[in-house]
Amino acid sequence: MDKLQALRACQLFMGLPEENLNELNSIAKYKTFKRGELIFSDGDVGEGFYAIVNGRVKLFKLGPDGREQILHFASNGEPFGEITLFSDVSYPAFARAVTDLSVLFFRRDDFKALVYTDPQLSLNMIAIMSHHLRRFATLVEELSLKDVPARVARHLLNLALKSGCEDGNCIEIELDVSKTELAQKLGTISETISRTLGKMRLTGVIDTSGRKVKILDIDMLEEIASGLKK
Amino acid sequence: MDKLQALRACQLFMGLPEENLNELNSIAKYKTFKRGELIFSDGDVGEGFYAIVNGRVKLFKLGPDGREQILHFASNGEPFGEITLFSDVSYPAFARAVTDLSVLFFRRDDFKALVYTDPQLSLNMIAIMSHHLRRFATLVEELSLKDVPARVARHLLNLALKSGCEDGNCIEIELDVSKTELAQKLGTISETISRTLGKMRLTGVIDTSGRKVKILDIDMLEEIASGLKK
DNA sequence: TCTGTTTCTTGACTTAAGTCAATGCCAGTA
DNA sequence: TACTGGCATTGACTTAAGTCAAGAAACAGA
Repeated sequence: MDKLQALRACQLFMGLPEENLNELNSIAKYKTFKRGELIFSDGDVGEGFYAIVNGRVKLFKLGPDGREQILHFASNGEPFGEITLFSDVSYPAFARAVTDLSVLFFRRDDFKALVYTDPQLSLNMIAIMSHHLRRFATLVEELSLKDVPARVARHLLNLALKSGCEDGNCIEIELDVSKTELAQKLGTISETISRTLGKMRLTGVIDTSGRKVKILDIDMLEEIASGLKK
Repeated sequence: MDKLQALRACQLFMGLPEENLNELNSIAKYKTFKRGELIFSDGDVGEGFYAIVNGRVKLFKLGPDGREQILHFASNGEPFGEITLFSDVSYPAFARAVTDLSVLFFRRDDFKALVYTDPQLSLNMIAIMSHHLRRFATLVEELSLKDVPARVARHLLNLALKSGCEDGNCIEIELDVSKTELAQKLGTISETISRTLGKMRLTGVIDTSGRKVKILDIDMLEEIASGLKK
């Protein structure tokens, strides 16, 4: 396991001078988690933050009834828990490894010392946080102002944009997570996702088989996503 | 109007060296808006960001049906629209002056040049963004996982903590916004707020008159907020 | 390939919260 | 003082989406 190489693969450490990478290398602790393992809990006092070497982490909130709302799936190269560095010290959500996972861990004080001296590092941090803020603002908008069909439609359109594969005049996509997890991302439950996709299939907007979705009528999907049509 | 003095009152510019404050002073443009005026719209390409000298700004999302979800009320000394600096260039929400308003405006390029050279400034920016991230994570949690009574109860408890005034064994608070705006903050509508407060009054948890709320049974309120009781 | 778990789908039912509409209540101002 | 317009309250009704339950399908481990 080459920590230095892993460091280079993180957006957070992009463009840093070699000496600072070495410095980071010396303070980073390599850790692994098993699939399903809880990494930290909402409200836990954090010792530091993590950067993913390999695997996927689910960041989520837990409701009083046990329902989960997924805030983010973090994957290779992404940091998580970095918010403990600068405001408060408690983690703002739960984090669970959804695959076998290897990470680099940085103790808060070790890392902060470095941020104070490396302007590029703070700028990278700002860029990452900006990104999260934007996603959160969108998530709030969807949860509060859009109905489930609109959220599902928007998700499909996003996937199509990111990894859709044209096939004639329709677009093939593959869901990146289970239906249950999709529901937890979109603030609903799996039954409702089933029904929503079912209705879309019935009206000829999409076709589905397993995790594959074929978008047949992208204009209609766009209308559903924007809340004009249902 | 002393711009330099206004700059000193912003968290964002706390602890900056005098010369950088002067630099900021020279790039800041003083602007005013009338109560009710729209400052920017969701998706607008932004030229820069604002810091409030005096007044209050509502940052919000708009649903397809015209419903509003308030993301944040920004007030004296707070920056807003700063996200356009680092990710993308479009504003992520609408901004409207809710009082007569005076602000300092910073053009993106002018300001960014300064961020690159002043580490304290980036750290301040990170602190502010961390704060927003944390609030957003909580907002997502409430919208997705808590019912309206729980959200209202939590809001009352927060107010009590921030500006509550003990009176015997009950706590007096004053709502900081109209019921309609409160509804828009909590992701619901004013009728539902009315009914929720009404029921709390009926069960003896609170007493209300106008914008004043008296918390009579804080333990019960805490239970409602955590979703254990309804 | 079998088998047991987990995930998905579908149906019937319930419920929280939104819509619509009528009315009351102030606050500002003319 | 009366009038106006915005805000708040209340009631009757509707509806989107959650709950519960049963069965089907998919997947992973042996």
